[in-house]
Amino acid sequence: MDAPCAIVGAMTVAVRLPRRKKSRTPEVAELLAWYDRHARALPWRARRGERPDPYRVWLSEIMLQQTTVKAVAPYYARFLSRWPTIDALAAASLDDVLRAWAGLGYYARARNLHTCAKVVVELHDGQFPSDMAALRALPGIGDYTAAAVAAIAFNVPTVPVDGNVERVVSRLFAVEKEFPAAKPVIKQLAASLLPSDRAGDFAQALMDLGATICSPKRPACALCPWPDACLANARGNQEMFPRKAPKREGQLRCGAAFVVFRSDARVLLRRRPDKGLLASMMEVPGSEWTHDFDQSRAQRSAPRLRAKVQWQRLRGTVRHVFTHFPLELVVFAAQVPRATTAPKGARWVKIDELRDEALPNLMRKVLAHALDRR
DNA sequence: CATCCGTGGCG
DNA sequence: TCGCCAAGGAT
Repeated sequence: MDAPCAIVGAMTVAVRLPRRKKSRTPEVAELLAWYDRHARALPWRARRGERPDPYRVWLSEIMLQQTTVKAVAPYYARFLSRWPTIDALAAASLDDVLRAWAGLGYYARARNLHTCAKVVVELHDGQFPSDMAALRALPGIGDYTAAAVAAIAFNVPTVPVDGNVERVVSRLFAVEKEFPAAKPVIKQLAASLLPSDRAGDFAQALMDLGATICSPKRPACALCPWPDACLANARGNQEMFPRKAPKREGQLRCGAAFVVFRSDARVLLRRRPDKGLLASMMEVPGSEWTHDFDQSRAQRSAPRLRAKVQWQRLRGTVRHVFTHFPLELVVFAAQVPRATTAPKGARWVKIDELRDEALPNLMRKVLAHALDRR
């Protein structure tokens, strides 16, 4: 079989055409073998041979939606410690859950999490269903999470397609179609890889591959278990995938925030509406956030207080970036006497106890800004 | 299908 | 500094 090239000797090396890596069908066994060696040890993962706890799988999946492993880890530990079972979580108050979630973002997840726990307890006797359709019907569970829980917790043969899997698959098959139009194609391609067993390991292997090797930038293809199967790798244009249309950035919005200090070391807080941005979370009083905010009229939106209030405009601003727009707030501060009562819908909170409140990070920035300049 | 919904880290 | 984007879901 060897080519007869004894005559030329060293010349052969120089003359021989560069060996072209032939793209071939990805072998799932190679990925699973890689996973057996390199699986990340994550707090919510069952140890080898142990049955995964559907509650833990679900809790971690909700937290991990659009959120990094590092950010989730401490929250997951606190939640699991405080509410070790779905019954415990279902019995908690929504406000306790929101306070425990504060800082993690996407607060609708926390409310859906709480609702979902109660539904599972009431409708499913406290046991997560393994059926995809039943999972999909639960609040906060979409296509991805339903498939992830089914596969990881129950080994149901399905492939959850998240951002990692989309990236891996789009490179593997060099999917030229742009997002989000490419999503159905990628789902189909991902499903075509599904092995006949180890659905949970396969799902997590794909995600680990995407998270640690097949990264968005500078993927470590030399360490990939599928180097030859990957079309993008063969072409050397890995970073061209997945192809995404450029998204336009949101327009700057501005507004004012009002921090009222009462002389007994408390500040005035109120709860936001239960829908929309930062829903149900706490905030300091403030103006609307608009594109044409007029700073000279900012104090019109200050909270109405019995006491005569001298507002002081604090120097500097608080900047924050939401998913779809950047925000810049000017901050006003005032001191009021101990006897001052809170306006309707607001309450006084001890400065020392602010950390226990359901305050999104934006509001923590505002409070820190005011406390620094007190 | 498009938009809304947080936050932190990283190149 | 800044844009990108991370285990998406709801509307």
